[in-house]
Amino acid sequence: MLTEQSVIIQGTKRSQQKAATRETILRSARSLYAERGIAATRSAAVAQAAGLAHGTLFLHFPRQEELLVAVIEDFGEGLCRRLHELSAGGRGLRACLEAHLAGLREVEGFYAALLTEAGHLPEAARLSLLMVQSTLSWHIAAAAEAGMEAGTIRRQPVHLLFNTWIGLVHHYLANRELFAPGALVLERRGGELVEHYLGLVSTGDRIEGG
Amino acid sequence: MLTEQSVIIQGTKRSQQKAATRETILRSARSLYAERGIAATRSAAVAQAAGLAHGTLFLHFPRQEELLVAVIEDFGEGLCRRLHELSAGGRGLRACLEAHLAGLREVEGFYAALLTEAGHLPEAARLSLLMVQSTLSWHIAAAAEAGMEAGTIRRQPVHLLFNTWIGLVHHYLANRELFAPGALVLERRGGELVEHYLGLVSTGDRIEGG
Amino acid sequence: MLTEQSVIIQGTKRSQQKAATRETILRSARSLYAERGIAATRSAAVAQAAGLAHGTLFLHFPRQEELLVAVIEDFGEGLCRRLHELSAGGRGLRACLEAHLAGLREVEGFYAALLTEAGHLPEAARLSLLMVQSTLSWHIAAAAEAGMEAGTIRRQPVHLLFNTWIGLVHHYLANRELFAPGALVLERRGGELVEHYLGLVSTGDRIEGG
Amino acid sequence: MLTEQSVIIQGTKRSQQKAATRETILRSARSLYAERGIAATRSAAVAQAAGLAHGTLFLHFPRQEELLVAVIEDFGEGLCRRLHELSAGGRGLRACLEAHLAGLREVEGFYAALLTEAGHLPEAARLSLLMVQSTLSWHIAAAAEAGMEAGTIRRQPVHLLFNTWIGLVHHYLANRELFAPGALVLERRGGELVEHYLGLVSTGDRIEGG
DNA sequence: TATGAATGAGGCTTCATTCAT
DNA sequence: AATGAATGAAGCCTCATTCAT
Repeated sequence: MLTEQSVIIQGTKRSQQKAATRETILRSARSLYAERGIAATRSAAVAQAAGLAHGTLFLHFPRQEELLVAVIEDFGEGLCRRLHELSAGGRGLRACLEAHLAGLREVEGFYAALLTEAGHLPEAARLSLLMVQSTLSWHIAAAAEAGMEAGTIRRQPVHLLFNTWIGLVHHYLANRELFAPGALVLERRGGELVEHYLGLVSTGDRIEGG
Repeated sequence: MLTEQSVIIQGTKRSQQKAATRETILRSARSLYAERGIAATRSAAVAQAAGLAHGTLFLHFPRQEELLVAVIEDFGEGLCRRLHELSAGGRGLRACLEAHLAGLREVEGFYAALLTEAGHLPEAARLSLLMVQSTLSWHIAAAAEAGMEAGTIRRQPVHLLFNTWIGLVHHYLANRELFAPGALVLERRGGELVEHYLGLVSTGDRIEGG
Repeated sequence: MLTEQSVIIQGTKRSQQKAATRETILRSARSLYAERGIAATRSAAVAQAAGLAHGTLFLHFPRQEELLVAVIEDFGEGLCRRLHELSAGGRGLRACLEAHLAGLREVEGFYAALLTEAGHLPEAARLSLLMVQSTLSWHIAAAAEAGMEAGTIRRQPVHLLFNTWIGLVHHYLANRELFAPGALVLERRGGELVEHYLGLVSTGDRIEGG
Repeated sequence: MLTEQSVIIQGTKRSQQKAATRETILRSARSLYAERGIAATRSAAVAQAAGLAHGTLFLHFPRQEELLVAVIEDFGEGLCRRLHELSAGGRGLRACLEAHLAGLREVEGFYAALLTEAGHLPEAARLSLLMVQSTLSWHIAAAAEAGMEAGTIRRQPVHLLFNTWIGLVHHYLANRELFAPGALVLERRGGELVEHYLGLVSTGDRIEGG
């Protein structure tokens, strides 16, 4: 006979189990997206990678697109939170850029896939990317404006400053096989990118510490 | 009865005809790739756009990939030649950048499609992009080094200088719906990009003319 | 610790509970069958309508067909009983027809679904329909023969008499959206059908009262 | 070398071939619909019955529904034409009824399936049935009114007269396994139905010849 | 060479049924 | 007895490629 408590516990176990399966699916999908590209990833492959029956996928994500959106949102939220955390301490532009690279480093593969395919993906995918970039943009803008006040950053339109950095990073991500064959490009080239970029946007005055 | 000569002539006619059909197919394919994306373009749509039977396509390009490669190579060669032509006159960095944008402007749609999808396309696609970038790189490097000699361009590693520019341009191309909705982004934003970039890489000295 | 008595009580409670659940399922299923058609009704929808977990259904009806058969038999028995009750009082043909329509009126939706889909349903479905029609047939035959004796009904083979009535009623049921859009067709058209049918089978002599 | 004429001939051959395949599909589908019911017929079964690859079906009928509609329209047109032809000669009600049965006899199986499932079929299916019934209705109404003028048919609303006949015939079709096991019910019972129905609607005066 | 009908492997999705809790 | 997550067979449809004409 089930006591109320046991019902609750059992209910909890069930939801936990379901949530765990959902996580497994998300992880498998993200990994396959990173590996083979988003559009080229078959739902059957995701199921197999997750160790589930094909049909089980559709219990959790009735349409393939919903899975993609869930992966992206999951990823976007995580990345934004990470960016906030990482940027929280540092006040300088350098700290921001390094936080950005640190945040991306952990999800390099998937982020690169997203970047590359966003154009042909559902609205939600693009919105999620935009959200990430807005978050980043906010931190960079603040740091850059402070730098301009302080005289360490050359005065210039902030959006161009931002797009130059984003473009540079994305270019390296999109061509990561070229810039760091068989390795993580941000690991290998990140320092170089930060230095170069700071060199470009700084005044000669080396006052800044971040 | 066919004389030897008529065979030759007919053969020639045939080759001409075949070459013409091939061109038609390439043009149609490129246009569709630009419009809908490469992966999303169906062979049947290409045939229809070219005014040919579906099967005829496979007479000229037995595998879909061969068509794609042909389009890309054709495009790459054309663009490189154009970049050479456009860069020939101007010696300064500004001239190089403007030549780059001018060259891209004519093929913006397809180039953007190539950029965004290259990661999941056959080797040839990436090679072709590389070839284009090498060509450009050669011109930019020359101009940049001259500028550094002359003291108008700040001293810095040329490959980073180059990748910064490429990254900036590609970022705008990849997000052209965002930066110039319903319009050609290089037309609308090109000038701004050149000015900003030159501002970044220049010394304060405004000696240069290009 | 369970005493023997408590086991019995609990066992009884359980059976009661089980029977109650079974009733709930039957009611929900019948309602959905009537609403959307039998073949188009999903087992999951029945469970949801009954406020039960999907799996619980299969505890009571291991195969979907068993549920269907149970619904049909339940329905058939109920309808036959009702027809008997309704016919009990009236002795004339008119009373029979009106009792028939009255009996059907209460279950119009499901009866129409059964009619339209019986051909592709298990044997039991057809048998159940037959049973209903036999019941009706018995009453009508009795009334008709009495009418023929009395000279109010034209002499003719009883089975044809009966099938003409059944065919007429079923035709209106099968096309109830056409004959009474958004309403109950027997409510709207029943009177007309009875009058017309009686007109057809009667002699001119208007002696009868029912 | 293809002359213009040969092209035309070849073109003709091709269209003939395509039309022939289409016919094969329609025939196979109609036969399976009649045999197993419309909703229960799988596209793969139709393809197999037609001796074609599964995919070929979708070349001719991109959606399953389009195949169904084509079968129904094909059938409806044929039946209406047949009704017109058959009714053309005879002027009496008897001739009309017999023409109706004759027309149906050839397509009994499919017509019965259509009747039974029309309620859950796409709009087009119901429209097609309506069209057939309208055609029939027109002929019957004309004959019935003439009969009423002539005093051979009892005066009564024509739509009820018509629906009584339709209901009777449909009832026999829907239960053809019951009324004529393993045989064509209209063949076996048609005469009886006509006589009975005429008996019901006629005045006693046996003047009429049709 | 050109045509376009035919092919069939492969993808997504549904849903009755099972099973661990 | 009840739950609901998981299963997997089966259905529909797409599209690159082949082939007879």
